[in-house]
Amino acid sequence: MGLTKSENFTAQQNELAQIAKALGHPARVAILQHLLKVKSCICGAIVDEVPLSQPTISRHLKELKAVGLIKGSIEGTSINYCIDGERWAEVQNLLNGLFARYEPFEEGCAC
Amino acid sequence: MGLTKSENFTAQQNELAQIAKALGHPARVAILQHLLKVKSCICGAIVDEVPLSQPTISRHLKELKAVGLIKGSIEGTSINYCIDGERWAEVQNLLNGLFARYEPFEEGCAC
DNA sequence: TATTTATATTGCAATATTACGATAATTGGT
DNA sequence: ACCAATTATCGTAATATTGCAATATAAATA
Repeated sequence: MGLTKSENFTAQQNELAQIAKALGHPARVAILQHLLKVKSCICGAIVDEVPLSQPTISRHLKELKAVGLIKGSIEGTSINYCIDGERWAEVQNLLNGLFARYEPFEEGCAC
Repeated sequence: MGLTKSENFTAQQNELAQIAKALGHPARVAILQHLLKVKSCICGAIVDEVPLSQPTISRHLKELKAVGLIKGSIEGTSINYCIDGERWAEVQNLLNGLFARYEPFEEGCAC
């Protein structure tokens, strides 16, 4: 089927999953890491950094934009990309909210 | 093509992506949240909690096991599932390592 | 207006994912 | 050995994702 039954889950579960999905490709991780490293808006030098074709990079950028992790603004004939700091913190909190909830239990575990 | 060119990326980028991918489905998020909530090994009551068929749940559990986030041990005719605490912390650090790297830059951003 | 540069979109092919019914495998109990 | 309970696997169908070539779009410049 390939069709996720998202209507069965909460909005939070769906959002978390959607964000994780966006992070779920090494090219998109690489793009984010690059944006973090250069610490500035970059004018589309991503194609030179990530070993994929320009159309493919463009697609990945679109997906990262769709979940709000990055934003881009037109700068002449090229485009400035950068991390969306506000959304970035939001997502960090969302993920941390999941991971911080874990507590080991005293009785031990057979697993 | 549908075939990720993972050979083009670093081991860390691929691992991060793989973990994120495992988190990238609401059913798997729901399963993890349930395991966090009950704070104990559960004997496969997941099928009653998550509105999907038993075979589908089984597949999702398999994927979560594959990236090490959960583990299961046979308990009679059923199976105990729980979060793998060690791996959980590891993944938390990996994700936080990505998100903590962000610093807003002074010059501002046209985006 | 034509040209160059940079990015997005389209179209297509191949692989991956999701879901479920049917069935198998495993264990415990009778 | 047989049966019930629980989980895993198989088979199949439908949709999603990935990647690139070709093309379109948009902006600056000659």
